[in-house]
This record gives sequence, C-alpha cells and structure tokens, in this order.
Amino acid sequence: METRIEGSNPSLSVTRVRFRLGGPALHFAKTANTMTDTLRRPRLRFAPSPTGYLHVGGARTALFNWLYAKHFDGEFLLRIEDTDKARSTEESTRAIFDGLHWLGLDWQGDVVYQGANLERHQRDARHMLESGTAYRCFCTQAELEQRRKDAESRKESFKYDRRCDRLTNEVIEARMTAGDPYVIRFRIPEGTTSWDDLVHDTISFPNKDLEDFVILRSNATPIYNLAVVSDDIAMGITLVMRGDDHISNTPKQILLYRALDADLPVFAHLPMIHGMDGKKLSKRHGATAVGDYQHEGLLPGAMLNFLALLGWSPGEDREVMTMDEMIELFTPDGLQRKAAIFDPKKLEWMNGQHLSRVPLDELEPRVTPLMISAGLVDEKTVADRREWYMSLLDMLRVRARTFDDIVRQAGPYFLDSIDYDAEAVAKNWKDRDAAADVLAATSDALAASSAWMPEPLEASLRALAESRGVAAGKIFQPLRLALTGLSVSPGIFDVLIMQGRDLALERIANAVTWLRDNSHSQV
RNA sequence: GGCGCUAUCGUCUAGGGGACUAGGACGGGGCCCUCUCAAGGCCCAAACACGGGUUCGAAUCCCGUUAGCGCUACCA
Repeated sequence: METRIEGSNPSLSVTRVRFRLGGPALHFAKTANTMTDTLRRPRLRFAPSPTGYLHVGGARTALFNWLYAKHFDGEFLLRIEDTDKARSTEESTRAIFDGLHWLGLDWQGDVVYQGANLERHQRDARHMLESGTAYRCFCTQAELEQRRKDAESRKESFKYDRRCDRLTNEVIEARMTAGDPYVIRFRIPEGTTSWDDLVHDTISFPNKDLEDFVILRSNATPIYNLAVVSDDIAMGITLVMRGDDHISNTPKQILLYRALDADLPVFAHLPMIHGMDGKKLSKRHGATAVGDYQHEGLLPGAMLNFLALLGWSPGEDREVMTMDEMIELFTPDGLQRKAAIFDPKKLEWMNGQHLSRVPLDELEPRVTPLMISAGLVDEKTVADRREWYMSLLDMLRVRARTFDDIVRQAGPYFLDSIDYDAEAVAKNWKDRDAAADVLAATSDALAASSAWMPEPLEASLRALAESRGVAAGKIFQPLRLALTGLSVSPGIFDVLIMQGRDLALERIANAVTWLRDNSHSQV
C-alpha cells in the first residue's frame, strides 16, 4: 500500500446505473435468464488464498456463499488459491479448513487447489493468443517500471501503450527464437463492459479505462484474473459472491469469459468489514482470526449469527437466529452495500444469547474439555454425575457470555478448597467475629432444615434472619462468600443444592475457622 | 493523482414518495424484579452528511459537493 505509485496506472471507471424494481420477485426479473438458472441450482465457491489465517471477513464471505447455496438448494465448493507460492503456506490452508469445520461451513466435493490447474490456465492463455484476443508482450518489468515513473513525473496516469501489439510477426518470431522472455497480455476490446450485480444493481465500465492486463507471466504462470476465470468456468460456478474489493477486477474477468467463449456467472459483491475505527479490519483491532474466537470459547453458531448480520438483514428486526433460520431467511434482498464495522461487544452479547439458548447436549461437549483442562473435572465425573453436571451447566450459563465465564464460575462446585476474594471479604466479612457468628448460626439452621431442598432451606434462613432481626441479605451474602469465595454467584439456594449438604456445610465450617484464625488481621 | 463503491443514532440495521414527532438491536444512562451478579421487563439520551433540484409532498428519486473506503502489479 505504501509502495503505491501515484498515477501509475490506467483508471477504471464505474458508472452505476441504479434501477430498482419493486419486490424480490421483480428484482430477479431484470436478468431473467441467468438469475433464474442461478436460483435453481446455484453453484458457488469460497476461494481464499492461504496466506494467513481464516479472517472474519473471509468467514463472512464463506458464510454468505454457503447460506445462498443452502437456501436455494445449490452447491458450495471450496477452492484454495495457492498460485502465489511465495506467500502460500500449508498452515494457512490448515487454518482455513479448521475454521470452516468449526463454523460448520461444509463444502461439496474435493477441495480444488488452483495450483494444480496450471496446464489449463496455460491452455486458456494460449487459446486467447490463437484466437487473437491476447498477444505476446516483450516489455520487461524494468522497462514498464521506468515508463510508469516517467508518466508519474509528467503527472499523467500510466496505461500500457500496446506497443507489443504492433510488433510484426517477423519480429515476434525473431525475439522468440532469441529466447527473449515475454508475457501474454489480454487485448481490451472497444466498448463498455457491464453487469447486473446482485447487490449493486448495474455496474458498467468503459473499456477505454481498462488496461491490456497480463494474463500469463513470463514464467508461464497465470495471473489472478486468468486463474480465477479459468477455474470458475471449469468448476461450473454460476454465482460469484465475493468482497467488493473485487469490483474493479470484474470487467476484466467478464472480458475473459467472453474471450474463452464461456457463459457468465452472476456476480454479487459484498461490502467489506472494518474495525471500530472505520479502517480495514486488522491485527490491531484485536482478534480477527476465526481461530482466535474458537479458542476463546465462542459458540460457532453465535459467531455465524453475528457475522450474518454484518452486511445482511433478514428484516422484521430478526436478530438471534439458528443456522436453520438463517438458511430459511437468507435471500439477496437483505444484502447491504455499505461496509460494516465489527463490534466485539455485540459479538459477546450474541454469544451470551446463544449460550442460553442452545440445547444443553450441544453445549456440554464444548465446555467439558475446557473444564477438564482447567482441572475441575474428569470424564468419569461427567459420566457418573451427568444429571447433576448438566444442571450445573444450565445454572451457570445464564450469567455467562463465554465458555470461559462458565469455567470461571464452576470452581466452587468442584474444588477441594476455595480462595476468598479480598474485596468480597472486605465487604461481607468486615467484622470477622460477627461473620463467624452468623455463619455458625447459618450452618446450624441449614443442618436442622427438614430437607436439603430450596424451599425448606430458604424457610430456615429467613426464619434465622427474622430471629436475629436482620435483613435476609445479611445472612445470604456472608454465606455466599463462604460457599463460593465470591460475592457473586447464582441464587444462594441453587448453590446450596448444587454443592450438596456435605460440601456446603464443610465450606461453612472452613469459613468459620478461617475467620477465627484471621480475626486479628482486620481491615 | 485517476477511477470506482458507499453514505439513517457511537455501532449493526428497518425504511422502496405521504403510515416518520424515523422503528428494532448492541453499547450507555435510569427504573423494576431481587439474596449478589447475570438474565428478563420498562423507560431515557442518541441518526436521515451537506447543497441544489423533481414533486402537492422526499430519509426514500435525480444532480453536485464532502467524507470514508476500495482498486490502480509479471499479488491474490
């Protein structure tokens, strides 16, 4: 970006012709043929380049392609664009698979590796050479660079001047025999290139603003636009849905489709996702890799739901949705043109929503590994006390926004001993002797309760509070601290029940001992 | 620089000429519930970028300006 050369290239102009046609049905009528075909059996693909992690923006693009395919009963394919060998890595490819798997964005058929299609790319380039829609260019990169600089110094914009298109056959033959390196350039025809974008309506580019771009490098490898078009044709892609940073590539690609005598797909250009400062989402905005969220313990359904709402709206103020609901509701009408800003706060809220709604059976297998690695449980405990364990999760998830919150809150129900939070002690056990006294009385009341059930336990404690002439909270808060070591927890009787009589009474006894031992070190 | 895309509360958005004193959600503030914290319920603050048109009437249509972003390679 910093190395951008001012005025170094031809400008591409887009003239947007807006026309809107009533509701959804008519919306598709404007390009009847391609559109109805697309609606019938759309074939879409997600085509990331393996040069980093699966980015949330990429995940959103994949999601929209996937949703579209599902909604319209089509196919969703995956292609890894690994033609840039210098930047592509296997780890990145791995990360893309992992991210997609985690999100549940499954694709059909085998993964297509673009690098494996080299021969076809070359064949297509050669075909264009033979049909006269492309030509050999012997200009070197250094020469081109020089001309660009010259143009810049004259404050002119640079566009390749087609000088090699005027070479005679004799010269071409001679230079080839001499072994001079050359690239293949596509010859931009006269006219205007336009298409009906699924999200932007009609976009059209005067061809004069396009440059005779390179399609095959001097080392005979394809340039992005050729590789994409060649592969999309070969894969039978009928709807190309991608980021709107590709809008300016689209006219070139359309010209390539024509030169290769192939049917055009429908194009849909999705808005970008930016960080809170309005700039392109990057590392400094915090977690941007899908894997980061996976490891933070987010629910994939929440991530997907949140991402879906960035650039798409189902209408009717719908927000929290399951995958099936999103598939049902997903149509291009709700697609947005404006770039969206990634708000981590809302993601967190969304996760909390999903956390309290997903079936427990779905939640449990995701949380348990974290519980185990936190040293709280082992698989045997989970299996032996499954019913108890599930209701504990159910109790904790209400006030959690992430899995980590659940794990953090789960300690008091498993650990042998607990630490007392200093702030909570200062607040609820301010007077140590009095606290010890209250807890001892509380313990007796609890122990004497007719049954270890919420109602009788509550009755006992409220009676205790009344007999001592204090508010119930004056009993509950010190007890909460004794039981959990914290000043916040689920309802105190739920805690009592989940811990069970023995553990609860032991906790209280430990607290009394602690208070007596520490009675001199008062605040 | 050139070309393009975009423009409704801080953020995600509803809105398709009169139903707009512009609706919902996140975040913020307040209240209720209440044993704490969440969750939940209720309430408040908060936006049509600006300027011209078209029209009886414009957030909605057109033009311009401004701003943000994108592209501008033998990267993808």
